[in-house]
Amino acid sequence: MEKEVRVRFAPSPTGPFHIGGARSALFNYLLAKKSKGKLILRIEDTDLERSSRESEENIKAALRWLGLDWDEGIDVGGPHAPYRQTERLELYRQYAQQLLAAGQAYYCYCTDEELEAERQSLLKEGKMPRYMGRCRDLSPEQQAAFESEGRKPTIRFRVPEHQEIAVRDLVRGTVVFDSDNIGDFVIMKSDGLPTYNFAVVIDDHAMNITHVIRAEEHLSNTPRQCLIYDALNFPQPVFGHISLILGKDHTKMSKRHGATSVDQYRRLGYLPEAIVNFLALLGWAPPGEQEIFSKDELIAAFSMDRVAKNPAVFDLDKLNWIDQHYIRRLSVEEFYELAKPHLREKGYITGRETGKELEWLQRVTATAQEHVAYGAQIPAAVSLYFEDEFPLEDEEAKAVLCDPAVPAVMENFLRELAKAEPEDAPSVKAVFKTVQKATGLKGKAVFMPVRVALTGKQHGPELAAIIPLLGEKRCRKRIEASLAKAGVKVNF
RNA sequence: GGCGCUAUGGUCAAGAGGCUAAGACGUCGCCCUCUCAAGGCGAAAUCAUGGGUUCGAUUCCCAUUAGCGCUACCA
Repeated sequence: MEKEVRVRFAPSPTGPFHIGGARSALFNYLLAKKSKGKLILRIEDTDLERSSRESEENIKAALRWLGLDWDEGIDVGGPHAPYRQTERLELYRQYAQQLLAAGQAYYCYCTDEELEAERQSLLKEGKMPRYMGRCRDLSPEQQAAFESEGRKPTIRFRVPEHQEIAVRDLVRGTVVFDSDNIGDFVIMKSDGLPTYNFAVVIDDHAMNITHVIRAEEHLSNTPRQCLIYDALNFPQPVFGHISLILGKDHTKMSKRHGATSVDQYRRLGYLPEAIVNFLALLGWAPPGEQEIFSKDELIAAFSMDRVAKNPAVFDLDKLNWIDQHYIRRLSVEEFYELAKPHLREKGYITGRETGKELEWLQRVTATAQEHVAYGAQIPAAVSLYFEDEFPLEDEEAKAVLCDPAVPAVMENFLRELAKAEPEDAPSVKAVFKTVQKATGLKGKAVFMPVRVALTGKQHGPELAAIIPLLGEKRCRKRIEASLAKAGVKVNF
């Protein structure tokens, strides 16, 4: 029987959930689903200083929002619980003791100052700063002496000399390291908590992880982990180190590149399907030319051997394009739900509208659906329906209203408008036809003044769409006000 | 500094010894159109450099360069 594929996503809850983390989670998710395996969510919270429950909640909320659910782990439980590293300390201690007993690890009593001094002197000699093994062969008497000074030891792993360490990597092939470049590293901190490199091995083994798919920044740490697998006689999983996501300036994505956390994109009104689609295409290429993928299509098409080795720059333009695509697929109601928080923030709505009012709001927002890339752009796209007071955009706009034909256009337009009270685009067009006939003017000479008078701007959505939504009354008021602003006198 | 990873248009990228070097985003142009978008059509734009290997290299090897990562009692 084929061994079940078991992958994990193991974030540290130390801040906002980064878009890069989301991609790691996504690739793990896709691999799990593709191979009908399991995805485990484990929380690596051994850094007490930086970890927080709030951040853990953030991660879970973001994963759920993206639709990346997990089979075992935090919240959902499973046969290998608990899934939070700070709740598994006994396990790490046992294995640390085992290594200690076997002489594969030892207590180190060096202080920060001593280590720093060693580092500096090595640096001065032009050598690589690494732990030189000062406490490697301490006698029991020496240990006792340090203990009586009140020093709290760490436990270091005894790195074997002259050993070649080969990491089997699904995306990079086999990468070889030399153990001589690795100093004896800490596996248990003086506060009794394990370090990342230690805990990750213990847990991945305990949880029967078969594939470790994670960001490339961990590749250089992997030989350390391999050493621990070997020392403990654990079989090694297959690794897959996916490249980093870079900002526009080709450095690692950070705050100054704009939004970097999943939550920021959620708040900006991006759709989770779009983020997933975009992230999948960042560092993975489908065999064909398809760009838009539903989650099921991604699962069907995904494979690790089409994961790119090179880092990818986060392209906001493309995300916007993809998001726009998904936005267009929304129903009127769904799109209105997306718009709601943004409209409320602008003070355009209370969010509690019902009946006719709600219907009108839905029609208004629907006009923006083809034109926005994400939710936060909606208010600007519909502001003209909410703001009756507006300035004339510029001198050019004003000039449009000062054309000698304008009074006649407006008189005719308002008369026909009152007569027809158009409810839809065709009837508005009929109104314009009549006005054109009556004034003997071409389309543009009629449309432009009306547009400027109605919105203050020379650009905007189709007038045939705007006018029925504004209604005859508001149209009249706006036209009168705009003409006054331009200093044009008309007697209606 | 050491070790490691990476290198095709502005960006995501296909390619896996011989191709007019796909496709997408973006950009530009044209069409549509009251305008702006959207949409349709089209265009410009790429194999980092230097050595090998080979009849032939974007593709394989080696150097250089550049970017990134690791080198923590962070993950």
